[in-house]
Amino acid sequence: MPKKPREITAVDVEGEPQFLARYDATKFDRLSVAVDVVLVAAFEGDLSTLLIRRGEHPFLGQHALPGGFLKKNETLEEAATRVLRSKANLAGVFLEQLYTFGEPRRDPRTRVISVVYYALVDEARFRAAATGEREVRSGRIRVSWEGETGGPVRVVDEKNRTLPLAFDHADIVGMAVKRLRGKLDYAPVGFQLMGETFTLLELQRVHETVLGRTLNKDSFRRRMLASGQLEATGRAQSGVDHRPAELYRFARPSAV
Amino acid sequence: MPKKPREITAVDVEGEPQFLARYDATKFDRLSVAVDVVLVAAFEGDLSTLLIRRGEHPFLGQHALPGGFLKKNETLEEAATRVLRSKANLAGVFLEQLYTFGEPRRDPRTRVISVVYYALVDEARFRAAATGEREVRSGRIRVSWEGETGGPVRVVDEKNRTLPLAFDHADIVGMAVKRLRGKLDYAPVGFQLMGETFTLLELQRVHETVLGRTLNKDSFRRRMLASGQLEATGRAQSGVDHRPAELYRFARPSAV
DNA sequence: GAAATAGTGTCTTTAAGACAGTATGTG
DNA sequence: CACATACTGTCTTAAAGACACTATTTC
Repeated sequence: MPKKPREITAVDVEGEPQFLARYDATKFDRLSVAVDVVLVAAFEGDLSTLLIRRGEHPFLGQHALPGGFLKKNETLEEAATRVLRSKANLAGVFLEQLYTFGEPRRDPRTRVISVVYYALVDEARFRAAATGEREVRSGRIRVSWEGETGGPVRVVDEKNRTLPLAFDHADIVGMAVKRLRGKLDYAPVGFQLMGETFTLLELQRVHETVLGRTLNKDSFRRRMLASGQLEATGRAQSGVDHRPAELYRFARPSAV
Repeated sequence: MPKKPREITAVDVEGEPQFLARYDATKFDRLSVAVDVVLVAAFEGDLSTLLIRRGEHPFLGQHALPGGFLKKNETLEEAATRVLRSKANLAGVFLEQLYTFGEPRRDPRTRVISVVYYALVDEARFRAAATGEREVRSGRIRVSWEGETGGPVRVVDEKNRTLPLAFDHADIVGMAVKRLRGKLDYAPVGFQLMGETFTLLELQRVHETVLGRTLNKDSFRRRMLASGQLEATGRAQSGVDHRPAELYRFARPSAV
């Protein structure tokens, strides 16, 4: 359905500064924009994520991802950083945009668009974050699908009881797992889940936890060493009752 | 910074329906949310995208991606579909969310969050879409980086003149190219860029256009045939001055 | 039959998996 | 010295690249 050519109006001969001064931002629908964060760690064979027990309606008493409403003058990433700092007391962690969720009825209060980020931390930082406030807790992610199929996931507490998730947050965590699995193959994302130094077997266990399947030790070893992303520290494990393994660290390619 | 346990207030004993009835949506900042679409096709060795010449401030006369503001009761994907239909007269095309852009100053009018989708079509549908309205035109994408590095791209017209892009749309198109390159390896996304039937060499040329590099013919052929995503039609090309190639179609795995 | 691309067969190269065997810590 | 895991070397298998050769159409 082709439109007629626009007619020349007063607006066309007006300059851009004049136009902007006249602009009325209320002429289109305005909505609430939230930024939520899926904070993920991998340890003890499980992926874990940080949840906040809701003290308010809606979904009172259920668990939700840490999040907050976007403020007028902050970027999306700044909002995600602010959420991590205020809800999990974390700073300087790997953070990347995941997806934007916008079903009209996903929040029963009002229309809320949620831009979701995911963040990756090692076990120590995750545990420190999860033991802060009373409402904050750690949930273990149970994935019922394989590979990069995708779909919602279940989250359980330390006694394996299902934690009901508020809003569409089960879908969101599921998408974070899917993304993480997909990235692991070609991006050095696994290192974000490790502490400062680690052995090759520890790195392999984390990869296996993320992927939800076992990996071949020989080829994992070869692949990692050939990738050039690992740097031997020259130091070795201690306190293990077998031959100690060499400790490696992530070789940063100069930039962060 | 641990918080004190919440005190029991009137809100806690109130039921969820009562809470929702009392809820005041204006207590957080509300913003404009736009949905933009990067419509991509691959032909004549170039990736092309659909642009709209802006007839209004800001960026009057420059070119922008087709887009529109999200309406109160439509999903993000519905908005993208609406944009494609109204600006490009297209329906039923492959559509997927790309990324959400939210720099505070990306739109000089007011704070606008843009949820961007990308859509893939074959040459015929693209050309039909690009010759509709006068303001609509096709731009050829010039990528100056390799692989999945990413970054903004340049877009030129049919006479190879640079088309200046409005807002942060050069970054957005760049991200669409990056995503497309990444997906090509493991998702049957290349078929979206083909017509109903096609030869293996035509498919290879499209892959090469997307990736920006040449591919090995033998191994491309083997890989495609082994993937199980191709279905021989039994028919062959006609009107070519050499041995005609077999025509294939995309084998749908039952569902769309 | 010349030109041009389609399609086949096979050799080489490279990466992954399998597995045997040696190395080196702790108890 | 027993045990457990680290690490090394080599064989097999599968996929990708290279390349020679045959097939089939139009002009």
